[in-house]
Amino acid sequence: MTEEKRAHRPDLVLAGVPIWKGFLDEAAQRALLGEVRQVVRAAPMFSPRTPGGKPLSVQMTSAGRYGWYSDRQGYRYLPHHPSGTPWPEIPPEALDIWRTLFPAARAPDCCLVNLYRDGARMGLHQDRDEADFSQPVLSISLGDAALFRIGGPERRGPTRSVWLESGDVLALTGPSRLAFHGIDRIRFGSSRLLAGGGRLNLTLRVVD
DNA sequence: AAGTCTCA
DNA sequence: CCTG
Repeated sequence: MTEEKRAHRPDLVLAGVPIWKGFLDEAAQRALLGEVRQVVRAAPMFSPRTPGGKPLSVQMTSAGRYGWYSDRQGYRYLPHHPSGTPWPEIPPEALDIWRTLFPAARAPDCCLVNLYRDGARMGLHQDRDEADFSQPVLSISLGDAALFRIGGPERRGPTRSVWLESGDVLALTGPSRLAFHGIDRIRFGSSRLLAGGGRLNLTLRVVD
């Protein structure tokens, strides 16, 4: 982690979303990546489907008390990996970032891990499967750059875009907690953090 | 329903 | 080709 005072002043606020560019230096990124590999070892990535049966282009897994899941039954949080094994612990390096940026928030009980390989995207959506919208959602980017799009609390409405790079952190918090957001494009191979390319995104949140 | 396609 |  870089200097603590940076943590309290985002480098950029886009549509109410605070963004800390380069919050994690390369050493911190590698340390966190090592912890994420442990998570994936214990809870392998899977490919969720929309309730309509269409596969998402991202692969995902989770850590913590809950993990996000979707299939024809709908979007929800599960207390176990779909294989039945428990979700592993939330990476301590990610918890540190949460505590630094949101010392007054409740402890996160889920760390969703999304893997974007070449061509993966995430359509505009809200994070609204949690019980308490007063708690932030914290996003950490690792690996290839991604074009992030952020709008307002309603699906129709203007959006802004920003490239997120490895080590960047942002938060959906306060008035932007229910903002529609998504990933339009991955600049595949733009980072050498992940062997073979791709982007990992960690999102910490309070589920219940 | 977090997808995907089309068009201007 | 890119953006919305």
